[in-house]
Amino acid sequence: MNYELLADLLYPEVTETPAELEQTYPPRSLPEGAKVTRFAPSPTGFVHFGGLFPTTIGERLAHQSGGVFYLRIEDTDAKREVAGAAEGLIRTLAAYGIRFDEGAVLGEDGTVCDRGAYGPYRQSLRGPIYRVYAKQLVKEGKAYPVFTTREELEALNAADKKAELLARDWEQTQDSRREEQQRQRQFTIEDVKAHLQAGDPFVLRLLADGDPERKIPFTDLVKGKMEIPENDEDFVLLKSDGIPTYHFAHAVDDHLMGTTHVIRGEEWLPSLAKHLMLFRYLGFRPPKYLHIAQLMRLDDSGNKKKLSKRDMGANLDDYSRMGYAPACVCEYIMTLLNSNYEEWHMQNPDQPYTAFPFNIKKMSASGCLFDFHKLNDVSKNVISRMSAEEVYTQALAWAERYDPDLGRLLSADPAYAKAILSIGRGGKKPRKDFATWRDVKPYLSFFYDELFTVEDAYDAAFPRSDIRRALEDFLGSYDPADDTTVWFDKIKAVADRLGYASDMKAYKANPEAFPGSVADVSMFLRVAVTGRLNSPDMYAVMRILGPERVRSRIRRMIDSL
RNA sequence: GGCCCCUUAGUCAAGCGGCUAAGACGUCGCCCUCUCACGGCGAAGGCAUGGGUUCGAUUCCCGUAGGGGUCACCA
Repeated sequence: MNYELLADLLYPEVTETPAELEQTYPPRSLPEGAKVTRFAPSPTGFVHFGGLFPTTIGERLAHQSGGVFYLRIEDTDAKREVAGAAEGLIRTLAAYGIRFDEGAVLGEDGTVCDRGAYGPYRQSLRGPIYRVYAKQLVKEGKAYPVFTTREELEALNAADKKAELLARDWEQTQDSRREEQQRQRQFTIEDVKAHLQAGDPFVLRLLADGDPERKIPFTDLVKGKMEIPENDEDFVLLKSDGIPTYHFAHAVDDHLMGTTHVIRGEEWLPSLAKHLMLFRYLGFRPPKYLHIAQLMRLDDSGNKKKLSKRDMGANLDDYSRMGYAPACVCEYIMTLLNSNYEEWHMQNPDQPYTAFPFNIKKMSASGCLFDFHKLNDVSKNVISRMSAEEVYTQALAWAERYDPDLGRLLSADPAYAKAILSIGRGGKKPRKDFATWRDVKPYLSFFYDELFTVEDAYDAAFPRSDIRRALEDFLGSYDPADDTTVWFDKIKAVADRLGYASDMKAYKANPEAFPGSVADVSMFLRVAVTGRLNSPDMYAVMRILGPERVRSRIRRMIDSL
């Protein structure tokens, strides 16, 4: 077989050689040990929550080492591509504070364009580049064309599907596949010419020289040492539309773009032998790999399952909708990625997570289950450390998008809203009321007359007359100018006059001796003023509500009793 | 079904041949306290299993089981 001739027949338009092409993409000049990583999503929808793992790892590794982190769009499957997905992807990532040094970016007109010297960063734009290497492989007898009609192909796939259902036929299917492969390898230049003449489409397949009986030793940076069987499958390099498969694009792009570390899900492990083979055929030095375990969820029967697209919580945008601040989600991810992160963070509470020395060695080889409890806890901690100003800004931004009514209330009187959000904030033991911005509304609704309702009822054990007397008594002595001590002394006095215990210690020592305590008197007030049995500190609440609201709410309660 | 990966409490996990097997979340109890929240203290709960190797295995090796992934002109 004259491979030179075959190559020219298949790709007459390709005149450039790989060597010439390489000159266009010189090695990056980076400091010693700098890592080059990328996030390479396919624009088929939203950003998957699980996608945040490799993204965060890649970003950390690159930026911690003085390297480069870039975004590459893997739009090689026109059938699955969703219009506008790439743009959405970039926006979501930006909202999560993921900073790319180069790659696909959003232009001023809102469409995707490239920034950086190693592009194009969209695979659909790299056709000529892939063809240069494809032609080279053909020249070297390492790849060959297969002319197959669409119908033949579908028949083949149908057989596969059946074999999957009836696993016992699998071996047979494999045998016929190998026979088919052998048959396809047999062709003449004349065959090719005839097909080309007829305008038949073809795919380019790699001529695999592997033997699955032999194992390749391989070291993954997360999984450690392993052995993988060699590849013997003549897998497709270029599809009949001339666009590369993931495998081929991965090898060419990551080589040309100088990727040093490839971080991807462990679902790629089975095809690793293909990639290693490709790098060898092309004379490329393979990158280092980190195959990370999938994020799991629990299915109905209690088994772990891969968190898939349809599952609740799979779409990163869902978290914004649920009111989770990106910073909280990022912190949660960090706790999962590096188990010593929390410890570090407790010692460095004021440092951003980017100051944490992220370490590959601390990563777990096994997959973890998503846990909302933990996310909420991390989230409460993050928000409790924010200033009232920051909480206000973020809560307002969320409300304006997802709860316009709340948004209007918050923006109507910023000072009032911030005063509410300041209760119990700051200091060593801040309140932790919010895990999400959605929690804000129920927390502060009673501060707004528009939202105020009496939600909780008094315990029937207390005579209405006692409650009435206590409320009236309080109104009689209430002075908004009182400081917290005087204010509380007055409540104690109300309790005394009612025959309730004003000293909690005495009351607890002998609860039978009193009809109630100052705690109950406070509760009478609390329900009247906030409409609830529970609320933040009543003194602070009354200060913020102001004497007008306080008095009118108490009077209204008295009238209703 | 073949191949590959994984396996310490409900969850996330330290551990890397000798420990009463850390810690965090969750759960429960107590304390603090005008309620809630915060905070403090405490409790329950774990090395999947069978063989080796070794004076000694959670830790090393082999098998078994369980879980996950993959087997496209999808990524």
